[in-house]
Amino acid sequence: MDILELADSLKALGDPTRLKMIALLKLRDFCVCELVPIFKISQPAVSKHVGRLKAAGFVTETRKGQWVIYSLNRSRLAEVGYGLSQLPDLSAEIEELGKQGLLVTCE
Amino acid sequence: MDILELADSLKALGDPTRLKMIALLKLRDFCVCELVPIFKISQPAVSKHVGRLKAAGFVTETRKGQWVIYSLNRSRLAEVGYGLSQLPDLSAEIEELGKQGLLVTCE
DNA sequence: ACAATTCATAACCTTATAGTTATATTATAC
DNA sequence: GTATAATATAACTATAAGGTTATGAATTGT
Repeated sequence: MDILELADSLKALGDPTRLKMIALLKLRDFCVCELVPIFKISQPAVSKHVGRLKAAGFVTETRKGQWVIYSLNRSRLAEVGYGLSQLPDLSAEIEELGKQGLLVTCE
Repeated sequence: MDILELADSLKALGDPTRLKMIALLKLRDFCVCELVPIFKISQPAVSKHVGRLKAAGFVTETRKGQWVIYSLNRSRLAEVGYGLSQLPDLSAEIEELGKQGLLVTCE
């Protein structure tokens, strides 16, 4: 995973409300109307948060009648954890900058 | 690690510039004046980013003469990775909300 | 003492974010 | 078809975030 995508994923997780949603979804699936009283924010606010988690691939939604059920995508979560532990090796990029004389050395 | 602290840590990592700084610091230490030409942003902007990484515990700084050298705190990075893989179990909190009748069930 | 260098802080601007209320959309029930 | 319920979208507001330039503080060297 490249740095841009990883940063975007981490930003999606880097909000207390959304991170708690992820923790909840580890227990079981939730619909929006269940999340509203838990977080004590408006229903549109909940929708926006789960929407962002969905856009980042952390949750999937399935409609069940009038409800929309959100489920955790555990593999995506694991993938981000792995990505964080295996950040890209930037040696080549640094070396390239050095060759172009764009690298300052402070000594 | 509780959710608030973890969310804050992830937010610190959830920016392309800062995440790339972390990746660079895996290779070796860097001073601010080395980072400026790499990121092509102003020196104060670099200072703010490393300051934020330091506040979140991901880097340490040591003054070397007129330079300030930043080093990666690898254990802190590992700690956040672990925290993400072991999110708090919210079963008790959910149960408590249920007892208080604050839990909606959609069925 | 003074000039030069590195870095941090302050003040400011622009955009993104997280919340709100109001409204539209989708599905169920009568 | 109409009413009700759940969700999403739109429009708006306040605050946070990331950038800039200008300036202050710390260190080195003459």
